[in-house]
Amino acid sequence: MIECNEDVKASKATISRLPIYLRCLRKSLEAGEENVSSTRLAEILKLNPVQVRKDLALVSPTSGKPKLGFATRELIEAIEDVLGCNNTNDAILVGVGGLGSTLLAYDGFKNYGLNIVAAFDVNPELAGGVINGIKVFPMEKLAGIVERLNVKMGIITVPAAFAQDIANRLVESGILAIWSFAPTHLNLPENIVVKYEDLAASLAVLSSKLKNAVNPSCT
Amino acid sequence: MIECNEDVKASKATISRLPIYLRCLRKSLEAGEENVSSTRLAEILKLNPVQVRKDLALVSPTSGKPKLGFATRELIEAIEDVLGCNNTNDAILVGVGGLGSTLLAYDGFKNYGLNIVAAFDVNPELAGGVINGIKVFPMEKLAGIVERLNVKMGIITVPAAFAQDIANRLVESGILAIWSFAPTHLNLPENIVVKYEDLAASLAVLSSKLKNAVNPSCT
DNA sequence: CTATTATCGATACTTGTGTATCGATTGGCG
DNA sequence: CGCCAATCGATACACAAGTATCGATAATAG
Repeated sequence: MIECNEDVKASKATISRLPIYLRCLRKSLEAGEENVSSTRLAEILKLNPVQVRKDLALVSPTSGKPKLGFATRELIEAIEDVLGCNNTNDAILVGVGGLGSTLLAYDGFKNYGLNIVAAFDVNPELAGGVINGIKVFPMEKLAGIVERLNVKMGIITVPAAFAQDIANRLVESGILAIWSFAPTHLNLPENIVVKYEDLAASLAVLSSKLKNAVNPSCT
Repeated sequence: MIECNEDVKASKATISRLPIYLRCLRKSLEAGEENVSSTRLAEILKLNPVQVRKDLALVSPTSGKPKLGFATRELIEAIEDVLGCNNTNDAILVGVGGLGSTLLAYDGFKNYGLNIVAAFDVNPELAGGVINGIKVFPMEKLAGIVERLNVKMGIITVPAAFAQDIANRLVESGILAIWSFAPTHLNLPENIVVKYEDLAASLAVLSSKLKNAVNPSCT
């Protein structure tokens, strides 16, 4: 069912940088740069050149050429391949509130291999609606649609209080990976993979950086 | 101007876990648990108990008691203190689109010390509006308001194409920390701290986890 | 055609983060 | 009143991630 083009074993840190490289490379290509060096990429993204080179070496099938760097086009395809291979692509979203609608309306996910195929909400008034081409269904249809479309990834954008309940229903329906935007911890079976999008955590890190920048004595 | 209650030197990883502990502790307290052990916390959050203990040891003024653990109330205050101390609190937001409005409408940030005091948008139709008690101003007012209110943190929720321009204006106005939700890299002076909220990166990590769960051979 | 130099990949090293283990402490139970 | 068990803090260890250095390579300029 699931095929994998390459046996890429990249660290979590590397993987989270790939989309960043990808964006930058696409820009470079548009600007007509047929080749790009790790040094150059690092300069733009304010990263360590060695780190960039190591990351690229992991995903690039062909090695970079001295003095020139990597072929931009080839590198883009290589990263897309890895991200595409990683992706089990289709996802459903539960909770068509402010955040949910925003995510549905955002077209950028396609560039990274995510495809939201259906949305759900408890509010029956929302059901039947269409956002950005994605239909909104009542919760009752969840299990059926997940099974029929063989979707493995669920996105949770409901208030924290309902997140656990929704997560349970997703798991029951056969979902294997959950991307949760609800600020709460979910209690789930071992085999389910979860990624929390924790804005509070991000904020804490930023605040602490700011503090250190403004008032370094406090470190 | 900026005071710091404690000389807490916690790693980035630890700091990003503090809000998670905080949420969990508040729940525990509501449930009437006056004391909580690191073992218990770890169990709930599926973390390593030693890791939790180390994190707590960094922020807690009083040491935990054997057999009992930490005083829930005290611990909550301690974490709030650290996060509060770190926070330079006030922020402005630029880009009152889907995501921007969602963030404005979200009350949860207050629990972590963030206070959005004003919003801005290029669209003059939005200017003059009020979302969740926060006024929306036209871009022209940016510099004046930032200076007058002495705001140091800016949140960018505009499309990627405009993000760099907005970031420049924020910096010119005196902003020191930028929390960017635009999927693009920003080119900024050394002294400005930036945190990217990169959904694509999160997604990549989740996808790769899912892939490994479904098809471990591919590792 | 040769010298120069930007870039690569490989190796070794450093730092950060997470984990395992230990003896010490103290509340609860027999 | 003394034992047991849970928990703590500290130390030491292990692994992940980032960084520095070096020789090799190939495009370019003279």
